[in-house]
Amino acid sequence: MTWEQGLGEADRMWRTYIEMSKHLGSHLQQHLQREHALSAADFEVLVRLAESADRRMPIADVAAATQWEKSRLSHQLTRMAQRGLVERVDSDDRRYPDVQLTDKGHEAIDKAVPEHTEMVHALVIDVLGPERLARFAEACADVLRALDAHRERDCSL
Amino acid sequence: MTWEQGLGEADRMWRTYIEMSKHLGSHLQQHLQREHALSAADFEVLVRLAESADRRMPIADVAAATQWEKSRLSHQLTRMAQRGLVERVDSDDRRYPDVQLTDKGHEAIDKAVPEHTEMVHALVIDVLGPERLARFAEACADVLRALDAHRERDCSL
DNA sequence: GTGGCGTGGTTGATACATCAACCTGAATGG
DNA sequence: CCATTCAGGTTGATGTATCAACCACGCCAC
Repeated sequence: MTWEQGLGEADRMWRTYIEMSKHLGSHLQQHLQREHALSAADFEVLVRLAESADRRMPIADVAAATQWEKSRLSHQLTRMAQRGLVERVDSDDRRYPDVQLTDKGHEAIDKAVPEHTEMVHALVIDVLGPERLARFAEACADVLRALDAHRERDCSL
Repeated sequence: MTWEQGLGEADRMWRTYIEMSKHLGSHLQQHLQREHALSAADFEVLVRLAESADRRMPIADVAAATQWEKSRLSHQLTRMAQRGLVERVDSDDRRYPDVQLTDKGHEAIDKAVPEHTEMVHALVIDVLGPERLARFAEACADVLRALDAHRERDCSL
């Protein structure tokens, strides 16, 4: 058992990130759930649909936008349809139905987004200020690139 | 529908963070699952137990260390016990059993931790370098403080 | 046309997260 | 002593995530 003795500066900083990430995520999630009865998953789907032209898009497009597996999205849409937030509608190609945002869904997301945005500003953007936020985002982007490179290596094996 | 038109610099940076956070998390998680057949939840519990004196601690201590709800931990321990990673053992107070790391559990975490640590270094710590990592962690700490302040306000209402 | 493809979608099974309801047994006070 | 209390644990129900297996329809070859 040697690994946990060597918890250096860097590892403590890593743990700080993990803590922040978990707490921030669950805080935002709980707010959505309590105030708007929306899960994070609901929110993601609704945002994409609300951003689309006529509040309707092919399921595959939602999958691409959210980067979710088709199965996950299908289950999620089923639950959201049960609650009347969206509905599946046929498109010209019968294999690939579209998802349509219902009025109820539109109302929900229209109420939730401003508060969510406000909270993100209060908790992160305003806290860091423009300079530090920019450096923070750069760091995130670099990590993302490292991840992609890593993923590429794994796939090409 | 006005909110999504105002996606400024700051909001794009926020989305960068969200992306990074999601991808990094799922990458680490998938590695644990594929290579070591451990979920992130398993990993967290096992790490705490392995760090403890005789690989055994009161359930409440695990709950405190992980900051999980008692119910979540109880379910998790049940599943881990079924797989032989841990076992519940009676303590002097019959109300509050301890959790004991099994040999199998110890072996699993001892194999998983080094690789996990290595990956964190490769993907984050080495990518940013000491300077940027320090500033990154400071930013995380500041957000954490803002979160705590926010939480306090909410509770004291 | 008719019979394989292949892609995108659905379904089922299992693991995980969260909430509420409940149980248990030590401690306390009468 | 016995009854009450109550913190810590368990259980059940529901929602969510992931994997594997399956289905369905348009496409293409023949």
